[in-house]
Amino acid sequence: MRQHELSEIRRLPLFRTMQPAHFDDLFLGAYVHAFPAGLELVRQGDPADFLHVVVEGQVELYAGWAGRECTMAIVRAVGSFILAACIRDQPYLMSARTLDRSRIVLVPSSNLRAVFRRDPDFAVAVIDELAGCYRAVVRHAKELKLRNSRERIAAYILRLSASMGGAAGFPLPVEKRLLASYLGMTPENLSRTLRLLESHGLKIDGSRAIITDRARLAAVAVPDNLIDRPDRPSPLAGGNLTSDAPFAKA
Amino acid sequence: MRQHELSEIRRLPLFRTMQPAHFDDLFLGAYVHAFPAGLELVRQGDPADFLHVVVEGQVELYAGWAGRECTMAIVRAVGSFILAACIRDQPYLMSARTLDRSRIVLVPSSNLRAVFRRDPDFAVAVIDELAGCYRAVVRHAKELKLRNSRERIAAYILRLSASMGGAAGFPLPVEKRLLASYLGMTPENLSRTLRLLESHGLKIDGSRAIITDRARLAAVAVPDNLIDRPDRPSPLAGGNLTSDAPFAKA
DNA sequence: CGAACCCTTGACAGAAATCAACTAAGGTGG
DNA sequence: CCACCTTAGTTGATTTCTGTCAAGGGTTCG
Repeated sequence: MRQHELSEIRRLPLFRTMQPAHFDDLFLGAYVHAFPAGLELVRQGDPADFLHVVVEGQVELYAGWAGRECTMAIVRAVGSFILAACIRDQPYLMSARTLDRSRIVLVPSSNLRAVFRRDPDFAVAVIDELAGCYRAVVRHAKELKLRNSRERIAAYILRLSASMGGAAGFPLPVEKRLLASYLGMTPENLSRTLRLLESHGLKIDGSRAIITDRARLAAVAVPDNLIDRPDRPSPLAGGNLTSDAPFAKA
Repeated sequence: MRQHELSEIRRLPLFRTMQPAHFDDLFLGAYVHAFPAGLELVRQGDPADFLHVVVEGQVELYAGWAGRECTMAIVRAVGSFILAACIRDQPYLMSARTLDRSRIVLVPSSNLRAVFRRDPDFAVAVIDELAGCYRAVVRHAKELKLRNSRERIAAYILRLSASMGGAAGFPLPVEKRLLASYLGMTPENLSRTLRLLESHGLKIDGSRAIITDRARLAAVAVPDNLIDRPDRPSPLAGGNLTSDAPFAKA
Protein backbone atom coordinates (compact mmCIF):
# COMPACT_ATOMS: atom_id res chain seq x y z
CA MET A 1 0.00 0.00 0.00
CA ARG A 2 1.30 3.41 -0.92
CA GLN A 3 2.35 5.74 1.84
CA HIS A 4 0.29 8.70 0.64
CA GLU A 5 -2.77 6.49 0.51
CA LEU A 6 -2.25 5.37 4.06
CA SER A 7 -1.85 8.92 5.26
CA GLU A 8 -4.95 9.98 3.39
CA ILE A 9 -6.91 7.21 5.05
CA ARG A 10 -5.42 8.22 8.35
CA ARG A 11 -7.03 11.62 7.93
CA LEU A 12 -10.53 10.15 7.71
CA PRO A 13 -12.65 10.92 10.77
CA LEU A 14 -12.99 7.21 11.36
CA PHE A 15 -9.25 6.69 11.75
CA ARG A 16 -7.98 10.12 12.70
CA THR A 17 -8.14 9.80 16.46
CA MET A 18 -6.87 6.28 17.02
CA GLN A 19 -3.48 5.34 18.43
CA PRO A 20 -0.79 5.09 15.75
CA ALA A 21 0.10 1.59 16.83
CA HIS A 22 -3.51 0.49 16.54
CA PHE A 23 -3.81 2.10 13.15
CA ASP A 24 -0.90 -0.04 12.03
CA ASP A 25 -2.52 -3.14 13.54
CA LEU A 26 -5.76 -2.40 11.76
CA PHE A 27 -4.14 -2.20 8.36
CA LEU A 28 -1.76 -5.06 8.92
CA GLY A 29 -3.66 -7.64 6.95
CA ALA A 30 -5.17 -5.04 4.64
CA TYR A 31 -4.45 -4.81 0.96
CA VAL A 32 -5.20 -2.41 -1.85
CA HIS A 33 -6.46 -3.35 -5.21
CA ALA A 34 -7.31 -1.45 -8.38
CA PHE A 35 -10.54 -2.44 -10.06
CA PRO A 36 -11.93 -1.55 -13.47
CA ALA A 37 -15.22 0.29 -13.79
CA GLY A 38 -18.39 -1.74 -13.50
CA LEU A 39 -17.01 -4.51 -11.35
CA GLU A 40 -19.02 -6.06 -8.54
CA LEU A 41 -16.97 -5.73 -5.36
CA VAL A 42 -19.36 -7.25 -2.89
CA ARG A 43 -22.62 -9.07 -3.33
CA GLN A 44 -25.50 -8.68 -0.93
CA GLY A 45 -25.81 -11.70 1.29
CA ASP A 46 -22.11 -12.47 1.32
CA PRO A 47 -20.36 -12.68 4.70
CA ALA A 48 -18.87 -9.34 5.73
CA ASP A 49 -15.20 -10.15 5.67
CA PHE A 50 -13.76 -6.78 4.75
CA LEU A 51 -14.33 -3.15 5.47
CA HIS A 52 -13.87 -1.32 2.18
CA VAL A 53 -12.19 2.07 1.87
CA VAL A 54 -12.41 3.87 -1.46
CA VAL A 55 -9.05 5.54 -2.05
CA GLU A 56 -9.71 6.56 -5.60
CA GLY A 57 -12.77 6.41 -7.85
CA GLN A 58 -16.39 5.93 -6.81
CA VAL A 59 -18.52 3.01 -5.81
CA GLU A 60 -22.26 2.41 -6.06
CA LEU A 61 -24.08 0.66 -3.25
CA TYR A 62 -27.21 -1.01 -4.56
CA ALA A 63 -29.80 -3.52 -3.51
CA GLY A 64 -31.65 -6.17 -5.44
CA TRP A 65 -34.80 -8.13 -4.89
CA ALA A 66 -36.91 -10.33 -7.15
CA GLY A 67 -35.07 -9.22 -10.24
CA ARG A 68 -35.38 -5.52 -9.42
CA GLU A 69 -32.49 -3.33 -8.44
CA CYS A 70 -32.04 0.10 -6.91
CA THR A 71 -29.18 2.38 -5.98
CA MET A 72 -28.90 3.04 -2.27
CA ALA A 73 -25.86 5.33 -2.12
CA ILE A 74 -22.67 6.40 -3.83
CA VAL A 75 -19.35 6.36 -1.98
CA ARG A 76 -16.60 8.60 -3.26
CA ALA A 77 -12.93 8.76 -2.42
CA VAL A 78 -12.04 8.96 0.37
CA GLY A 79 -14.80 7.11 2.15
CA SER A 80 -15.59 3.73 3.62
CA PHE A 81 -18.55 1.42 3.29
CA ILE A 82 -20.30 -1.58 4.86
CA LEU A 83 -18.93 -0.80 8.30
CA ALA A 84 -22.09 -1.96 10.03
CA ALA A 85 -22.10 -5.42 8.47
CA CYS A 86 -18.44 -5.89 9.44
CA ILE A 87 -19.06 -4.88 13.01
CA ARG A 88 -22.00 -7.21 13.42
CA ASP A 89 -20.27 -9.94 11.45
CA GLN A 90 -23.40 -10.41 9.42
CA PRO A 91 -24.16 -10.60 5.71
CA TYR A 92 -23.96 -7.46 3.61
CA LEU A 93 -27.40 -5.94 3.02
CA MET A 94 -26.21 -4.19 -0.12
CA SER A 95 -24.06 -5.00 -3.10
CA ALA A 96 -21.30 -2.70 -4.30
CA ARG A 97 -19.87 -2.06 -7.75
CA THR A 98 -17.29 0.35 -9.08
CA LEU A 99 -18.58 3.21 -11.21
CA ASP A 100 -15.12 4.32 -12.33
CA ARG A 101 -11.81 2.62 -12.26
CA SER A 102 -11.16 2.58 -8.51
CA ARG A 103 -8.57 1.76 -5.90
CA ILE A 104 -10.04 0.06 -2.85
CA VAL A 105 -8.45 -0.87 0.45
CA LEU A 106 -9.80 -4.03 2.04
CA VAL A 107 -9.49 -4.19 5.81
CA PRO A 108 -10.23 -7.55 7.42
CA SER A 109 -13.31 -7.14 9.59
CA SER A 110 -11.74 -9.24 12.32
CA ASN A 111 -9.03 -6.60 12.65
CA LEU A 112 -11.72 -4.01 13.01
CA ARG A 113 -13.53 -5.80 15.77
CA ALA A 114 -10.31 -6.52 17.60
CA VAL A 115 -8.98 -2.99 17.45
CA PHE A 116 -11.99 -1.06 18.62
CA ARG A 117 -12.05 -3.18 21.73
CA ARG A 118 -8.53 -2.08 22.56
CA ASP A 119 -8.66 1.53 21.43
CA PRO A 120 -11.35 3.66 23.10
CA ASP A 121 -10.73 6.58 20.77
CA PHE A 122 -11.32 4.36 17.79
CA ALA A 123 -14.45 3.00 19.42
CA VAL A 124 -15.74 6.54 19.80
CA ALA A 125 -14.93 7.27 16.16
CA VAL A 126 -16.81 4.16 15.08
CA ILE A 127 -19.77 5.19 17.21
CA ASP A 128 -19.78 8.59 15.61
CA GLU A 129 -19.48 7.21 12.11
CA LEU A 130 -22.31 4.74 12.63
CA ALA A 131 -24.55 7.37 14.18
CA GLY A 132 -23.88 9.53 11.14
CA CYS A 133 -24.65 6.71 8.72
CA TYR A 134 -27.83 5.92 10.59
CA ARG A 135 -28.99 9.50 10.40
CA ALA A 136 -28.18 9.64 6.70
CA VAL A 137 -30.40 6.62 5.95
CA VAL A 138 -33.17 8.00 8.12
CA ARG A 139 -33.10 11.17 6.03
CA HIS A 140 -33.23 9.09 2.89
CA ALA A 141 -36.19 7.09 4.17
CA LYS A 142 -38.00 10.27 5.22
CA GLU A 143 -37.53 11.71 1.76
CA LEU A 144 -38.87 8.55 0.12
CA LYS A 145 -41.95 8.50 2.30
CA LEU A 146 -42.78 12.18 2.45
CA ARG A 147 -41.89 13.61 -0.94
CA ASN A 148 -43.12 12.63 -4.38
CA SER A 149 -40.70 12.33 -7.27
CA ARG A 150 -40.96 15.93 -8.43
CA GLU A 151 -40.19 17.15 -4.93
CA ARG A 152 -37.33 14.69 -4.52
CA ILE A 153 -35.70 15.86 -7.72
CA ALA A 154 -36.04 19.53 -6.87
CA ALA A 155 -34.67 18.95 -3.39
CA TYR A 156 -31.77 16.91 -4.74
CA ILE A 157 -30.78 19.69 -7.11
CA LEU A 158 -30.86 22.20 -4.29
CA ARG A 159 -28.73 19.92 -2.10
CA LEU A 160 -26.24 19.59 -4.91
CA SER A 161 -26.12 23.34 -5.29
CA ALA A 162 -25.55 23.78 -1.56
CA SER A 163 -22.70 21.26 -1.64
CA MET A 164 -21.15 23.33 -4.46
CA GLY A 165 -21.18 26.43 -2.30
CA GLY A 166 -24.50 27.65 -3.64
CA ALA A 167 -23.57 27.64 -7.33
CA ALA A 168 -26.47 28.01 -9.74
CA GLY A 169 -24.96 25.92 -12.52
CA PHE A 170 -23.05 22.66 -12.07
CA PRO A 171 -22.66 19.25 -13.68
CA LEU A 172 -24.68 16.32 -12.41
CA PRO A 173 -22.22 14.05 -10.62
CA VAL A 174 -23.67 10.79 -11.94
CA GLU A 175 -25.54 9.35 -14.88
CA LYS A 176 -29.21 10.17 -14.96
CA ARG A 177 -30.38 6.58 -14.81
CA LEU A 178 -28.31 6.10 -11.66
CA LEU A 179 -29.74 9.28 -10.22
CA ALA A 180 -33.24 8.07 -11.03
CA SER A 181 -32.60 4.81 -9.21
CA TYR A 182 -31.15 6.61 -6.21
CA LEU A 183 -34.16 8.91 -6.06
CA GLY A 184 -36.53 5.95 -6.32
CA MET A 185 -38.01 6.34 -9.80
CA THR A 186 -37.53 5.14 -13.36
CA PRO A 187 -35.24 6.95 -15.82
CA GLU A 188 -38.29 7.85 -17.91
CA ASN A 189 -39.96 9.43 -14.95
CA LEU A 190 -36.83 11.42 -14.10
CA SER A 191 -36.47 12.59 -17.66
CA ARG A 192 -40.05 13.77 -17.89
CA THR A 193 -40.04 15.41 -14.50
CA LEU A 194 -36.82 17.29 -15.20
CA ARG A 195 -38.54 18.67 -18.27
CA LEU A 196 -41.53 19.58 -16.18
CA LEU A 197 -39.34 21.48 -13.72
CA GLU A 198 -38.25 23.84 -16.48
CA SER A 199 -41.28 25.89 -15.61
CA HIS A 200 -40.22 25.82 -11.95
CA GLY A 201 -36.77 27.36 -12.06
CA LEU A 202 -34.59 24.50 -13.28
CA LYS A 203 -32.88 24.09 -16.63
CA ILE A 204 -31.12 20.90 -17.67
CA ASP A 205 -28.60 20.99 -20.47
CA GLY A 206 -27.20 17.54 -21.08
CA SER A 207 -25.52 16.56 -17.84
CA ARG A 208 -25.45 20.10 -16.58
CA ALA A 209 -28.03 21.61 -14.24
CA ILE A 210 -28.74 25.32 -14.03
CA ILE A 211 -30.97 26.80 -11.39
CA THR A 212 -32.71 29.66 -13.15
CA ASP A 213 -35.05 30.60 -10.32
CA ARG A 214 -34.06 29.37 -6.90
CA ALA A 215 -37.20 30.60 -5.19
CA ARG A 216 -39.49 28.75 -7.58
CA LEU A 217 -37.46 25.58 -7.28
CA ALA A 218 -37.47 25.87 -3.49
CA ALA A 219 -41.23 26.30 -3.62
CA VAL A 220 -41.40 22.82 -5.15
CA ALA A 221 -38.75 21.21 -2.95
CA VAL A 222 -39.64 22.91 0.36
CA PRO A 223 -36.13 22.31 1.72
CA ASP A 224 -35.98 21.08 5.29
CA ASN A 225 -32.89 20.85 7.46
CA LEU A 226 -34.09 17.54 8.88
CA ILE A 227 -34.09 15.94 5.44
CA ASP A 228 -31.75 17.97 3.29
CA ARG A 229 -28.99 19.34 5.44
CA PRO A 230 -26.14 16.99 6.29
CA ASP A 231 -25.13 16.78 9.93
CA ARG A 232 -22.61 19.35 10.93
CA PRO A 233 -19.24 17.93 11.95
CA SER A 234 -19.66 15.91 15.08
CA PRO A 235 -18.20 17.17 18.33
CA LEU A 236 -16.95 13.67 19.05
CA ALA A 237 -14.58 12.95 16.22
CA GLY A 238 -13.95 16.38 14.83
CA GLY A 239 -15.32 16.69 11.34
CA ASN A 240 -16.60 14.34 8.72
CA LEU A 241 -15.03 14.85 5.34
CA THR A 242 -17.78 13.14 3.43
CA SER A 243 -20.92 14.19 5.22
CA ASP A 244 -21.76 16.92 2.74
CA ALA A 245 -21.47 14.69 -0.27
CA PRO A 246 -24.45 14.85 -2.60
CA PHE A 247 -25.31 11.28 -1.80
CA ALA A 248 -25.87 9.95 1.66
CA LYS A 249 -22.85 8.16 2.91
CA ALA A 250 -23.07 4.54 3.81
CA MET B 1 -37.10 5.11 39.71
CA ARG B 2 -38.36 1.69 40.69
CA GLN B 3 -35.86 -1.04 41.29
CA HIS B 4 -37.48 -3.59 39.02
CA GLU B 5 -37.49 -1.05 36.22
CA LEU B 6 -33.81 -0.40 36.65
CA SER B 7 -33.02 -4.07 36.59
CA GLU B 8 -35.16 -4.56 33.51
CA ILE B 9 -33.27 -1.77 31.75
CA ARG B 10 -30.04 -3.32 32.94
CA ARG B 11 -30.91 -6.46 31.00
CA LEU B 12 -31.14 -4.58 27.71
CA PRO B 13 -28.28 -5.43 25.33
CA LEU B 14 -27.29 -1.80 25.35
CA PHE B 15 -26.68 -1.75 29.12
CA ARG B 16 -26.08 -5.38 29.94
CA THR B 17 -22.32 -5.46 29.61
CA MET B 18 -21.30 -2.18 31.20
CA GLN B 19 -19.64 -1.80 34.60
CA PRO B 20 -22.15 -1.59 37.45
CA ALA B 21 -20.63 1.68 38.64
CA HIS B 22 -20.95 3.19 35.19
CA PHE B 23 -24.52 2.02 34.92
CA ASP B 24 -25.22 3.92 38.10
CA ASP B 25 -23.46 7.00 36.73
CA LEU B 26 -25.44 6.83 33.54
CA PHE B 27 -28.77 6.81 35.33
CA LEU B 28 -27.76 9.31 37.98
CA GLY B 29 -29.53 12.30 36.48
CA ALA B 30 -32.18 10.17 34.83
CA TYR B 31 -35.83 10.26 35.73
CA VAL B 32 -38.92 8.29 34.90
CA HIS B 33 -42.22 9.72 33.93
CA ALA B 34 -45.62 8.28 33.08
CA PHE B 35 -47.31 9.81 30.06
CA PRO B 36 -50.87 9.45 28.80
CA ALA B 37 -51.54 8.04 25.34
CA GLY B 38 -51.17 10.36 22.38
CA LEU B 39 -48.65 12.71 23.94
CA GLU B 40 -45.79 14.15 21.93
CA LEU B 41 -42.58 13.26 23.77
CA VAL B 42 -40.04 14.76 21.41
CA ARG B 43 -40.44 16.96 18.39
CA GLN B 44 -38.22 16.63 15.34
CA GLY B 45 -35.69 19.44 15.22
CA ASP B 46 -35.41 19.77 18.99
CA PRO B 47 -31.96 19.41 20.55
CA ALA B 48 -31.24 15.84 21.62
CA ASP B 49 -31.04 16.24 25.38
CA PHE B 50 -32.26 12.84 26.47
CA LEU B 51 -32.00 9.24 25.48
CA HIS B 52 -35.44 7.74 25.95
CA VAL B 53 -36.07 4.24 27.27
CA VAL B 54 -39.58 2.84 27.05
CA VAL B 55 -40.19 0.89 30.24
CA GLU B 56 -43.89 0.34 29.68
CA GLY B 57 -46.22 1.05 26.77
CA GLN B 58 -45.30 1.84 23.20
CA VAL B 59 -44.07 4.86 21.34
CA GLU B 60 -44.42 5.88 17.70
CA LEU B 61 -41.52 7.52 15.91
CA TYR B 62 -42.77 9.65 13.05
CA ALA B 63 -41.56 12.30 10.70
CA GLY B 64 -43.27 15.33 9.27
CA TRP B 65 -42.68 17.56 6.28
CA ALA B 66 -44.77 20.19 4.56
CA GLY B 67 -47.88 19.22 6.46
CA ARG B 68 -47.50 15.52 5.71
CA GLU B 69 -46.62 12.93 8.29
CA CYS B 70 -45.47 9.34 8.29
CA THR B 71 -44.65 6.65 10.82
CA MET B 72 -41.03 5.58 10.82
CA ALA B 73 -41.01 2.98 13.58
CA ILE B 74 -42.68 1.75 16.75
CA VAL B 75 -40.69 1.21 19.93
CA ARG B 76 -42.09 -1.16 22.49
CA ALA B 77 -41.12 -1.83 26.07
CA VAL B 78 -38.33 -2.42 26.76
CA GLY B 79 -36.45 -0.49 24.13
CA SER B 80 -34.66 2.79 23.60
CA PHE B 81 -34.87 5.43 20.92
CA ILE B 82 -33.06 8.41 19.43
CA LEU B 83 -29.67 7.12 20.49
CA ALA B 84 -27.95 8.45 17.38
CA ALA B 85 -29.10 12.03 17.84
CA CYS B 86 -27.93 11.97 21.46
CA ILE B 87 -24.54 10.65 20.54
CA ARG B 88 -23.97 13.24 17.85
CA ASP B 89 -25.55 15.98 19.98
CA GLN B 90 -27.65 17.02 17.02
CA PRO B 91 -31.37 17.68 16.50
CA TYR B 92 -33.78 14.76 16.48
CA LEU B 93 -34.71 13.72 12.95
CA MET B 94 -37.96 12.20 14.13
CA SER B 95 -40.74 13.08 16.53
CA ALA B 96 -42.06 10.64 19.09
CA ARG B 97 -45.48 10.21 20.62
CA THR B 98 -46.96 7.69 23.02
CA LEU B 99 -49.46 5.25 21.57
CA ASP B 100 -50.53 3.88 24.93
CA ARG B 101 -50.13 5.17 28.41
CA SER B 102 -46.38 4.74 28.83
CA ARG B 103 -43.57 4.98 31.33
CA ILE B 104 -40.43 6.49 29.89
CA VAL B 105 -36.97 6.88 31.37
CA LEU B 106 -35.10 9.97 30.29
CA VAL B 107 -31.31 9.68 30.39
CA PRO B 108 -29.37 12.92 29.92
CA SER B 109 -27.41 12.62 26.68
CA SER B 110 -24.38 14.21 28.32
CA ASN B 111 -24.23 11.25 30.71
CA LEU B 112 -24.31 8.96 27.73
CA ARG B 113 -21.44 10.63 25.96
CA ALA B 114 -19.38 10.79 29.13
CA VAL B 115 -19.89 7.16 30.09
CA PHE B 116 -19.09 5.46 26.82
CA ARG B 117 -15.76 7.23 26.82
CA ARG B 118 -14.90 5.64 30.14
CA ASP B 119 -16.45 2.22 29.69
CA PRO B 120 -15.16 0.24 26.70
CA ASP B 121 -17.77 -2.46 27.14
CA PHE B 122 -20.50 0.13 26.96
CA ALA B 123 -18.87 1.65 23.89
CA VAL B 124 -18.95 -1.74 22.22
CA ALA B 125 -22.60 -2.17 23.16
CA VAL B 126 -23.40 1.25 21.68
CA ILE B 127 -21.54 0.33 18.50
CA ASP B 128 -23.51 -2.86 18.23
CA GLU B 129 -26.81 -1.15 18.90
CA LEU B 130 -26.14 1.56 16.31
CA ALA B 131 -25.01 -0.93 13.71
CA GLY B 132 -28.23 -2.85 14.31
CA CYS B 133 -30.35 0.31 14.00
CA TYR B 134 -28.55 1.24 10.81
CA ARG B 135 -29.19 -2.13 9.28
CA ALA B 136 -32.84 -1.97 10.29
CA VAL B 137 -33.35 1.34 8.46
CA VAL B 138 -31.47 0.05 5.43
CA ARG B 139 -33.89 -2.87 5.30
CA HIS B 140 -36.80 -0.47 5.57
CA ALA B 141 -35.43 1.71 2.76
CA LYS B 142 -34.84 -1.33 0.58
CA GLU B 143 -38.40 -2.44 1.10
CA LEU B 144 -39.76 0.99 0.20
CA LYS B 145 -37.73 1.16 -2.98
CA LEU B 146 -38.04 -2.40 -4.20
CA ARG B 147 -41.52 -3.57 -3.25
CA ASN B 148 -44.90 -2.12 -4.16
CA SER B 149 -47.59 -1.77 -1.55
CA ARG B 150 -49.17 -5.18 -2.12
CA GLU B 151 -45.79 -6.84 -1.70
CA ARG B 152 -44.97 -4.76 1.37
CA ILE B 153 -48.20 -5.76 3.07
CA ALA B 154 -47.77 -9.44 2.28
CA ALA B 155 -44.17 -9.37 3.50
CA TYR B 156 -45.16 -7.54 6.66
CA ILE B 157 -47.78 -10.15 7.49
CA LEU B 158 -45.25 -12.92 6.99
CA ARG B 159 -42.72 -11.13 9.21
CA LEU B 160 -45.36 -10.79 11.88
CA SER B 161 -46.14 -14.47 11.61
CA ALA B 162 -42.47 -15.35 11.91
CA SER B 163 -42.13 -13.18 15.02
CA MET B 164 -45.08 -15.10 16.51
CA GLY B 165 -43.27 -18.38 16.02
CA GLY B 166 -44.91 -19.08 12.68
CA ALA B 167 -48.51 -18.80 13.85
CA ALA B 168 -51.10 -18.58 11.07
CA GLY B 169 -53.54 -16.39 12.97
CA PHE B 170 -52.64 -13.42 15.19
CA PRO B 171 -53.84 -9.93 16.03
CA LEU B 172 -52.34 -6.94 14.24
CA PRO B 173 -50.21 -5.16 16.83
CA VAL B 174 -51.23 -1.63 15.80
CA GLU B 175 -54.09 0.29 14.27
CA LYS B 176 -54.44 -0.10 10.54
CA ARG B 177 -53.96 3.56 9.75
CA LEU B 178 -50.68 3.48 11.66
CA LEU B 179 -49.68 0.35 9.83
CA ALA B 180 -50.50 2.02 6.52
CA SER B 181 -48.31 4.97 7.37
CA TYR B 182 -45.46 2.72 8.44
CA LEU B 183 -45.71 0.77 5.22
CA GLY B 184 -45.75 3.98 3.20
CA MET B 185 -49.32 4.11 1.90
CA THR B 186 -52.72 5.61 2.71
CA PRO B 187 -55.25 3.84 4.96
CA GLU B 188 -57.58 3.50 1.96
CA ASN B 189 -54.91 1.81 -0.04
CA LEU B 190 -54.11 -0.58 2.80
CA SER B 191 -57.77 -1.43 3.26
CA ARG B 192 -58.29 -2.16 -0.41
CA THR B 193 -55.11 -4.12 -0.77
CA LEU B 194 -55.85 -6.27 2.26
CA ARG B 195 -59.13 -7.12 0.60
CA LEU B 196 -57.31 -7.92 -2.59
CA LEU B 197 -54.97 -10.28 -0.75
CA GLU B 198 -57.91 -12.44 0.24
CA SER B 199 -57.41 -14.22 -3.05
CA HIS B 200 -53.73 -14.67 -2.19
CA GLY B 201 -53.82 -16.53 1.07
CA LEU B 202 -54.63 -13.82 3.62
CA LYS B 203 -57.82 -13.27 5.56
CA ILE B 204 -58.43 -10.19 7.70
CA ASP B 205 -61.10 -10.27 10.36
CA GLY B 206 -61.23 -6.97 12.15
CA SER B 207 -57.83 -6.52 13.72
CA ARG B 208 -56.96 -10.16 13.33
CA ALA B 209 -54.94 -11.62 10.48
CA ILE B 210 -55.17 -15.22 9.37
CA ILE B 211 -52.82 -16.72 6.84
CA THR B 212 -54.98 -19.17 4.92
CA ASP B 213 -52.40 -20.12 2.31
CA ARG B 214 -48.80 -19.40 3.23
CA ALA B 215 -47.41 -20.43 -0.13
CA ARG B 216 -49.68 -18.10 -2.06
CA LEU B 217 -48.93 -15.21 0.28
CA ALA B 218 -45.22 -15.90 0.00
CA ALA B 219 -45.56 -15.89 -3.77
CA VAL B 220 -46.70 -12.28 -3.48
CA ALA B 221 -44.20 -11.21 -0.82
CA VAL B 222 -41.15 -13.14 -2.10
CA PRO B 223 -39.56 -13.08 1.38
CA ASP B 224 -35.87 -12.26 1.43
CA ASN B 225 -33.56 -12.60 4.39
CA LEU B 226 -31.83 -9.36 3.48
CA ILE B 227 -35.06 -7.41 3.85
CA ASP B 228 -37.31 -9.44 6.08
CA ARG B 229 -35.21 -11.35 8.53
CA PRO B 230 -33.97 -9.45 11.57
CA ASP B 231 -30.29 -9.75 12.37
CA ARG B 232 -29.48 -12.67 14.52
CA PRO B 233 -28.16 -11.76 17.97
CA SER B 234 -24.85 -10.04 17.59
CA PRO B 235 -21.70 -11.79 18.70
CA LEU B 236 -20.54 -8.57 20.31
CA ALA B 237 -23.15 -7.83 22.88
CA GLY B 238 -24.87 -11.15 23.22
CA GLY B 239 -28.43 -10.93 22.05
CA ASN B 240 -30.84 -8.18 21.17
CA LEU B 241 -34.17 -8.53 22.90
CA THR B 242 -36.01 -6.31 20.48
CA SER B 243 -34.52 -7.18 17.13
CA ASP B 244 -37.31 -9.50 16.18
CA ALA B 245 -40.02 -6.98 16.89
CA PRO B 246 -42.52 -6.57 14.08
CA PHE B 247 -41.34 -3.01 13.55
CA ALA B 248 -37.75 -2.05 12.94
CA LYS B 249 -36.19 -0.73 16.06
CA ALA B 250 -34.92 2.81 16.11
C1' DC C 1 -19.15 1.37 -39.57
C1' DG C 2 -21.82 -0.92 -36.48
C1' DA C 3 -23.07 -2.12 -31.81
C1' DA C 4 -24.10 -0.77 -27.43
C1' DC C 5 -25.85 2.27 -24.41
C1' DC C 6 -27.92 6.45 -22.53
C1' DC C 7 -31.42 9.54 -22.89
C1' DT C 8 -35.74 11.20 -24.53
C1' DT C 9 -40.49 11.06 -26.03
C1' DG C 10 -45.07 9.13 -26.81
C1' DA C 11 -48.86 6.07 -25.80
C1' DC C 12 -50.73 3.33 -22.56
C1' DA C 13 -51.65 0.63 -18.26
C1' DG C 14 -51.41 0.15 -13.62
C1' DA C 15 -50.71 1.86 -8.98
C1' DA C 16 -51.71 4.97 -5.56
C1' DA C 17 -53.68 9.27 -3.67
C1' DT C 18 -57.67 12.06 -3.07
C1' DC C 19 -62.40 13.20 -2.21
C1' DA C 20 -66.62 11.83 -0.45
C1' DA C 21 -69.98 9.03 1.69
C1' DC C 22 -71.17 5.58 4.75
C1' DT C 23 -70.81 1.96 8.59
C1' DA C 24 -69.54 0.34 12.92
C1' DA C 25 -67.65 0.62 17.37
C1' DG C 26 -66.47 3.04 21.57
C1' DG C 27 -66.93 6.72 24.77
C1' DT C 28 -69.43 10.66 26.88
C1' DG C 29 -72.89 12.99 28.98
C1' DG C 30 -77.60 13.67 29.68
C1' DC D 1 -80.11 3.51 29.57
C1' DC D 2 -79.99 6.00 25.51
C1' DA D 3 -78.76 9.80 22.35
C1' DC D 4 -74.88 11.77 20.71
C1' DC D 5 -70.32 12.37 19.22
C1' DT D 6 -65.92 10.97 17.69
C1' DT D 7 -63.01 8.09 15.31
C1' DA D 8 -61.34 3.92 12.63
C1' DG D 9 -62.31 1.57 8.90
C1' DT D 10 -64.45 0.57 4.44
C1' DT D 11 -66.03 1.41 -0.18
C1' DG D 12 -66.80 3.90 -4.50
C1' DA D 13 -65.63 7.40 -7.98
C1' DT D 14 -62.19 10.04 -9.74
C1' DT D 15 -57.74 12.16 -10.55
C1' DT D 16 -52.92 12.08 -10.30
C1' DC D 17 -48.74 9.86 -10.29
C1' DT D 18 -45.72 6.45 -11.78
C1' DG D 19 -44.21 2.38 -14.34
C1' DT D 20 -44.16 -0.16 -18.71
C1' DC D 21 -43.59 -0.78 -23.49
C1' DA D 22 -41.98 0.87 -27.72
C1' DA D 23 -39.48 3.72 -30.81
C1' DG D 24 -35.99 7.00 -32.19
C1' DG D 25 -31.89 10.23 -31.60
C1' DG D 26 -27.40 10.86 -30.06
C1' DT D 27 -22.89 9.37 -28.31
C1' DT D 28 -19.12 6.36 -27.36
C1' DC D 29 -16.25 2.79 -28.34
C1' DG D 30 -14.53 -1.21 -30.40
